[in-house]
Amino acid sequence: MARRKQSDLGDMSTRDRIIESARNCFLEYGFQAAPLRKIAEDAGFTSGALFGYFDSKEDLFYAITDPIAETVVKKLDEIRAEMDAQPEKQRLNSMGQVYYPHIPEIVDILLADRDATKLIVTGSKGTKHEGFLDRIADRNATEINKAATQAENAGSIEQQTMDILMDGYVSTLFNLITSGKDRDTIIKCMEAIGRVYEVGITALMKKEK
Amino acid sequence: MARRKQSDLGDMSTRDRIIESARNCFLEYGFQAAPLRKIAEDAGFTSGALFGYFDSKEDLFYAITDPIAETVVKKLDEIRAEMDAQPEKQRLNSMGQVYYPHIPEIVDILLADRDATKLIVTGSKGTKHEGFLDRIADRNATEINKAATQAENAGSIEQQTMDILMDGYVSTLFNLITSGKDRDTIIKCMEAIGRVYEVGITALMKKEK
Amino acid sequence: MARRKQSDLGDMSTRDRIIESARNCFLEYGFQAAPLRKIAEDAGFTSGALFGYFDSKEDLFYAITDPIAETVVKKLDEIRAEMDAQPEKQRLNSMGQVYYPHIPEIVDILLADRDATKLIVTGSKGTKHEGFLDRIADRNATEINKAATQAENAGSIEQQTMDILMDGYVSTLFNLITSGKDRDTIIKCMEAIGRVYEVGITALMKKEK
Amino acid sequence: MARRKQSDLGDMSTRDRIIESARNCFLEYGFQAAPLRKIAEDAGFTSGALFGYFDSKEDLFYAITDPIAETVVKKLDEIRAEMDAQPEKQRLNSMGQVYYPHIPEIVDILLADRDATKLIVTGSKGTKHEGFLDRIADRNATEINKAATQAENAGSIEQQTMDILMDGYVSTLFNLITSGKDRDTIIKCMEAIGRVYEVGITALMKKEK
DNA sequence: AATGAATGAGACTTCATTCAT
DNA sequence: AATGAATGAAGTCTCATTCAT
Repeated sequence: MARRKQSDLGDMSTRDRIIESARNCFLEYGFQAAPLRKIAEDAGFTSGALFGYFDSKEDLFYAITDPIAETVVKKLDEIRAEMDAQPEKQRLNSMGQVYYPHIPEIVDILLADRDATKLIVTGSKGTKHEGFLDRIADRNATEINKAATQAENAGSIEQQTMDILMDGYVSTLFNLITSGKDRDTIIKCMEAIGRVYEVGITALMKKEK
Repeated sequence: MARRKQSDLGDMSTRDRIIESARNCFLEYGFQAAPLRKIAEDAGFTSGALFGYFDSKEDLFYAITDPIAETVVKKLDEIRAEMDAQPEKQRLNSMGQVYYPHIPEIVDILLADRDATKLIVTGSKGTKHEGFLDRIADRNATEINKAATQAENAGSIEQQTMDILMDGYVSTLFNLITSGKDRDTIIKCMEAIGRVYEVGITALMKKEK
Repeated sequence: MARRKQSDLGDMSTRDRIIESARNCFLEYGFQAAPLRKIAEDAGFTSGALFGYFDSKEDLFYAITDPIAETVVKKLDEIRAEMDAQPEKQRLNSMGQVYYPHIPEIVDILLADRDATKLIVTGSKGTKHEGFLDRIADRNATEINKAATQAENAGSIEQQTMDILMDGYVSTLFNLITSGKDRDTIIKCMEAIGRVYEVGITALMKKEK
Repeated sequence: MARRKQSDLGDMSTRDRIIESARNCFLEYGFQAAPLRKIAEDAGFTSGALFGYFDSKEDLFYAITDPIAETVVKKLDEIRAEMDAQPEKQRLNSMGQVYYPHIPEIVDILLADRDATKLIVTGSKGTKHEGFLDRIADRNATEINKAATQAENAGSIEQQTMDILMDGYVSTLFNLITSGKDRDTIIKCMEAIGRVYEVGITALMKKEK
């Protein structure tokens, strides 16, 4: 029953048509290079019309991206809180176990607007979302490093390696979202990768001892 | 003996000074948003001067990025050729074994100009290098899929999963390069991740049987 | 019993509310820079509503300013007529005597809508009222010059000086109106200044002989 | 030998031609309503050309007006300092005597660029010079009021009247400048008016006693 | 080899005004 | 009577690019 194709703008509200057009233009050109006039014209209006609905080009961009960005940040904060609730000494080791089960939730958040996700990751230069993934990665790294200093067997696996693995994990996640694969595939892939990581990391740790 | 700092433009040729300045500006603003005038001024010239050395802004960008882009593409082609030389039936399984040993070479290629690599991955919107990583990923996926259709035991591990794992691997590689870590750390991380992947994938395959 | 404050728009007619809001906006921004939308919104309507009552922004401006402008012009014409009724030879000398007694009337006209007066003087750039004071001054100057050529003792006081004195007088008058002082103070000031002028001019004339 | 008429832009530098054109446009339309494009075109260029010489429309406006504005403010500060050097008790009465002799200097400052003066007074809405005359008047009023509170015979003439007289004096001065009369006439008028004021005020004071 | 002047297209944004409802 | 949507012209400003010197 998915009745509406991407280019079928006929029966949408003006605001929605603008957003739909903006989504496509931002995806194609990125925030900075997407001309407002093209956004307006593709939506079937003149550029002045946009300003009846959005205060600025940036505002329009955020109308698309903020819902996803804010929701995912909130979810990550919750996960971090859950990690912090773990006993300090085992926190480092248990991070993966805490993290992985939340992956489907994160996937669902990002899939709720795949284009928005792609925009945040790929087309946000010149907006407040620029460097979004880097900030997430930084926070993860900080969390991991903090846990590592409090861990019993800190260093049994190189902290940097752990760091990179987590980054790679998150990065792969976003790649998957923007790659266009469907939800089930993404979840399955993430789980498989999760297993690969767990087995691999465990093996790595034993070897280090 | 690395005598020259990044900001020491005094004794470089005009062309090199322009390239050096462009490198920094492109990194800071991205290709589209970097003003030619700023590039010129930071190099100690006026913007007109650039056009004595480069036909256009794009040309200047490619002067920085093409060497890396072309070299890495060539290397990947070689690796692919090596894979194609494997017997069809085992090709799928052996891809990892073929791939991993070349990682240090790829690292060295990318590290030869870390900024250029970063530009290709991060700041190339609006140029022919836009989507560089995606194209590499696509080619990898095609190669894997081709191998899978010819494999004896295709599906012993989900083709898609393999695909994503390879993607994640490449992606992590580029992340590492642009993260600023030094060569030894990068190599070590890649090897560790390689081991994680191998152990994990092997375990996954046994489980599937 | 002045029951209504400036911001109490509740029980006014739509037209009056628009005019009231326009008055404030024109005062704050000037005619050109005052946005019609702000005028409308401050009045509690949308901008389209204005055009049910006024043909254009300019029309709205004139709805506020024309009553004052026209009344004062008419009054000045009457005064001029009264001057012209004086015998030619003494007309120059008697101009002041004719003029001064009318000042309170002029004051009352201008004070009937102090904001409108201010708008005409200060915020009318881009309208037909631009240069209103200059035009009045020009007419005064013409009148004086005409009288001077017919006067017995023309030049007993420099014609230009007389001209400027009259101008200064009018100018001071408008300054007083727009300065916010109350009617009594304004009248008193004008009378005082009138006496200063009379005494001063008389002295000047004696000296010239 | 004044060889150049206002419209003879042929042999001027680009910057000067832009300034000359801007002067005329600002005079005709005021700062806000003067279109940069017209300024540029009247000067014989495209609008982009202006930005090689001025950072913004405002900057261009100030290039014309600041020299006059700053010089006159400085001069008035000097005069105020001279007044402050008077013994407190006679300061109020001596203000006129201190002020009048400086009038020719002020006239010369303003006549150095009559158009700029006109712009500051008449066309500066939307710039930092908006309300220039009001600020000067305020400062004068403050000075007078201060002197009045310290005077021996404060109130022998109504403070407000004195205030208005001074304002009228300054106002007349600027009117004269912008009226187009020549220097000698202006000086002569100001002196005559000065005498009128002195005689008139003295008479007023005697009468009050 | 390099400058500095200038262009011309195009960027975002504002706003008076119209009109169907 | 009033709205709300939309227009279209115009606004300031940026920038890659050209070219005479």
